[in-house]
Amino acid sequence: MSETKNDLTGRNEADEVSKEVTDKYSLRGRVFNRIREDILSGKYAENEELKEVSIGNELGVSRTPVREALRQLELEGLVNIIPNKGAYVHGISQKDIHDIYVIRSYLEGLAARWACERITDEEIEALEENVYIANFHIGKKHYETIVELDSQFHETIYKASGSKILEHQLSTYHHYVERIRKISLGREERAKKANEEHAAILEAIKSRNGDLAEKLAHEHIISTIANLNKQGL
Amino acid sequence: MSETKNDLTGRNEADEVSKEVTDKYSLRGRVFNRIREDILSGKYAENEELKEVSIGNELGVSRTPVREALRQLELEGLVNIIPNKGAYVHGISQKDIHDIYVIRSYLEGLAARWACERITDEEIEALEENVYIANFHIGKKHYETIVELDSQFHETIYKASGSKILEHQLSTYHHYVERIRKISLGREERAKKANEEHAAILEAIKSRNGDLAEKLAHEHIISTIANLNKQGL
DNA sequence: ATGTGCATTATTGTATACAATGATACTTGC
DNA sequence: GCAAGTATCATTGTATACAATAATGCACAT
Repeated sequence: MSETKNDLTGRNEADEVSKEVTDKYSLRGRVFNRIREDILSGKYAENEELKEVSIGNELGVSRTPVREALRQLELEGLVNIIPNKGAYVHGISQKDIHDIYVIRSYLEGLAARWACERITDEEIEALEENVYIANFHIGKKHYETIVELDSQFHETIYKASGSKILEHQLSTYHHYVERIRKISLGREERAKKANEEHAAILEAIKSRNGDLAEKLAHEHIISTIANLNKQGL
Repeated sequence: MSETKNDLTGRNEADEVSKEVTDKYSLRGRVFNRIREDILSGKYAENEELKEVSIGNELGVSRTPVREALRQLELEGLVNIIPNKGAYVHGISQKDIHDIYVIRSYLEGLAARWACERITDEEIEALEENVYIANFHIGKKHYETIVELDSQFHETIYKASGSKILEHQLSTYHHYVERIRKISLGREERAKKANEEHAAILEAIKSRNGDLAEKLAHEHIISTIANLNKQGL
């Protein structure tokens, strides 16, 4: 059956974004990323059974890396494993995405607050550069780059928060909604507004105003939610 | 070398609390819980290397379940895996615990807010019973039970929030700080105050006052942090 | 004495083999 | 015909075998 396979022996599309925990250059890591993307992108149907051998064949690897990947995905909540029975897709629903945004609105606020106390000069410069360059690409409608810069802006703040725990959690959520973010930032109007909000957050952080930074970062996500609703998501 | 082993063939101590994602009755699940407890309880030193065969021998299982468990722990952030090199303990520091409490203070607030909208009558009853019974056991100084009831109270609210995502996250954090919670609730004064706060949160939820419920739940955790500081943690 | 190169060992990465469990379908008795 | 029991198959769970990589230590040259 498994003919039109995409072999994972080389280093292919799974390489893109993902500044992830899981390494990309082991079979397991690549299988993990691959299945995750496939679940997040909706390639698998909800509750679809993920059989170890099938996926293994499809990806040209044995059961072992697939098993390990599935076990990890279980922990991420993207896969539901029933012992001795099988692994089932447990994708994220519209409601889940909405929940994630609301949760993020709080945690991004906290990250910005903490960043006020612990951010380094280099990180501030990185953020300034980010906002400046993003402004350029928004004018040019380079949407791929805009999304990437948006990611970097947020990730930098996560790091600047000085909390491994918070950084890890926000990164995970950020990646969960990546598909949505691409759509959201695909509108010039939203991209522009988002960047202005970034600039405001940055100013608050630079002036070490924790209350304001938290409020602005929180509202930045709320504003994103509003935009998504407007786009019917 | 591995003589004083504790075999995982039977169902032993790993059974206790953990309403976890990972199932408890597969070798992998038990190995996972076991290593996790050992890391959280500080049995392993920070950065200690976790060798698959050693752990396997110690627990009387082969490398396979150990590997899978380690991969999952990596995702939970308790283990740091360097490809082709090894798995290293990445326990949670005092600061991590503090961070978790602050993060929880926000998310518990959100959970309480959402619970106002979605809680069922059965869940309300469960909470009422919980507060009532806890009051009894606090009088009797049954600290084991008190901790268990505290867990149940919070878990019930997580469920009542109606958000799988939030529930999952809060459960994980809740478990992370279990050791600390045991210490905290070990003081009658704190146990009593905590239960009063639970009662207040419950009342707010019953009256469907989202703002108040969020505020109280938030302050409940802040109050816990204050107590921990008082205990020098 | 010290540093480089190679052989050896230890350890992880992957694949496969075997065991156990659950699903399916067929047979048999009524 | 139909239900219960059973045999067969599919699939997961665990163990082991083999491959690849990194660590270690020793020999040898300088």
